[in-house]
Amino acid sequence: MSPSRSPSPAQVRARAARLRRRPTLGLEAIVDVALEIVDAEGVEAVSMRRVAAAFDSGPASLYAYVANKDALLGHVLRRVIDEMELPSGGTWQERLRSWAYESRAVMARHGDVARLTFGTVPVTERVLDGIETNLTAMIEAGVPPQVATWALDILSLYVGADVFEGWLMSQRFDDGSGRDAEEIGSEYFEAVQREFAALPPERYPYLVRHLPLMMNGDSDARFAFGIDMLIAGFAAQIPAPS
Amino acid sequence: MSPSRSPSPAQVRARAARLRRRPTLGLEAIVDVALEIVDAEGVEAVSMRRVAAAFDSGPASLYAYVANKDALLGHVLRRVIDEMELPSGGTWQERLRSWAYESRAVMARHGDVARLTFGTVPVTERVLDGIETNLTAMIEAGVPPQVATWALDILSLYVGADVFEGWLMSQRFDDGSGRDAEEIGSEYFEAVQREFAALPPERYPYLVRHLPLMMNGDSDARFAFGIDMLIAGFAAQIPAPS
DNA sequence: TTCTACACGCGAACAGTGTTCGCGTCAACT
DNA sequence: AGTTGACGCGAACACTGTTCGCGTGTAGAA
Repeated sequence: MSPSRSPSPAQVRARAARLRRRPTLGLEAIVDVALEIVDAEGVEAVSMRRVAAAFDSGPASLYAYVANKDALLGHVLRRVIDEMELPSGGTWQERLRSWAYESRAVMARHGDVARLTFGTVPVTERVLDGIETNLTAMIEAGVPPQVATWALDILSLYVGADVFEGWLMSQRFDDGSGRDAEEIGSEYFEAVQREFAALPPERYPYLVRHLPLMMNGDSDARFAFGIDMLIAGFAAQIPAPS
Repeated sequence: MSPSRSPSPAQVRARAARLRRRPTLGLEAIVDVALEIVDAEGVEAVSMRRVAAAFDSGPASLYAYVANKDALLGHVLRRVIDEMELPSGGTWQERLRSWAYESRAVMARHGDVARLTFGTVPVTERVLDGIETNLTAMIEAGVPPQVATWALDILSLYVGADVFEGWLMSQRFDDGSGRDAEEIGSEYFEAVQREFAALPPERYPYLVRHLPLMMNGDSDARFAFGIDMLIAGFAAQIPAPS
């Protein structure tokens, strides 16, 4: 065979070099790269080309390990979920609460992975264990099973939505320039505040009066409050002991 | 001016015909088309080319009326929001509840518009009125203002997340073939049920025992339950009269 | 009636996207 | 030494959002 016509000698050399450098393309390595991109720029920034580029390769290479982009993102979500530590001990309320906090903290570390939790959550062992612990704690404390299962559903939904919304907010305060996100944030809040303050107070008395409360940016407190509301609601469903 | 070189006579005729047919491209007409696509296939199916095609035109034409795709989708969301009817009268609980139900019903009519409510909600008059009515009812009933504002935030988040998730679920049951969505749905549930039933009961006793409850597909009941939990939680925040 | 402005419409192009096909190459086994 | 098979991936297809700048049709001025 002649010294290669289509692939130039330079290409051949580059190929050999790359094969030595990278630890041979594989599912875990691919997910690593995708997760790095999600952490830094979010789910929408992940593209097959970009992930493949980390291996000095083209997008086609990935399809040997991953069915399609959705499947890749599914693996990313699985990876993140398996970072969560499960609660144990304590009352069912404490267990539910720390489970919610832990989920939120872990997801918040990884950009907008939370967006992927809508619709389907991969059923890993960790997920099953999480469900089982919480179900156990609740049912043994007298929470009706139907309430307990709904409770887990609703809490997950709320946690995911909160983290996702938080990420979207934070994005809005970064896109501007190189300035501090905090600074841009408060500037934005002031602008909105002015706009709302210009509303006719006779038509929107409560809204105008309690404006500062609405602009209160403490998202941690709001999240905690929401969780407490739900847990209180669940607790009220325990039938009185006869 | 020779008889047109680049544009062929056919093109010229087509152009004239189209100008007569469509009521001259405009923001409202564009939003109409986009909303139709969202209703039928979802937000992701909206593309500038496809919207423009409804006017027998190219994507560039839209940018005279809309800054970009996000802005277009923002207008779509505004349109949907302004379909909602506001509650009045009744206790604050009733008002909150019917507001949540109405929001859910309206958004559920329009594919996955709910997805657009994350991050930013357009501040229309209707939105302001909705906030004001609910704030009024709650605060006058003794709910602390901070609780009242958070309550509205959290309820909106929950409603949006629920509708969005519901749409994603429904999508999963349509994509298969031409069969009834209901049928595919129950088939899917049975498959999942079998998978879960195969779990070791000694490790997942509660999960396995209460499986039917988890698979319970009645999403309306679950939504109602969630709303009730939150409202009950809010109510518990009313300080005892001294 | 003729000419001139000007707003509006949009064709073409750019740089990206997910996914598939099928060719090449290399490693290990016979 | 020869063959086989797995793996990698270049190139192409059909799409995407967005911008530039060139017509064109209409309305007003002369």
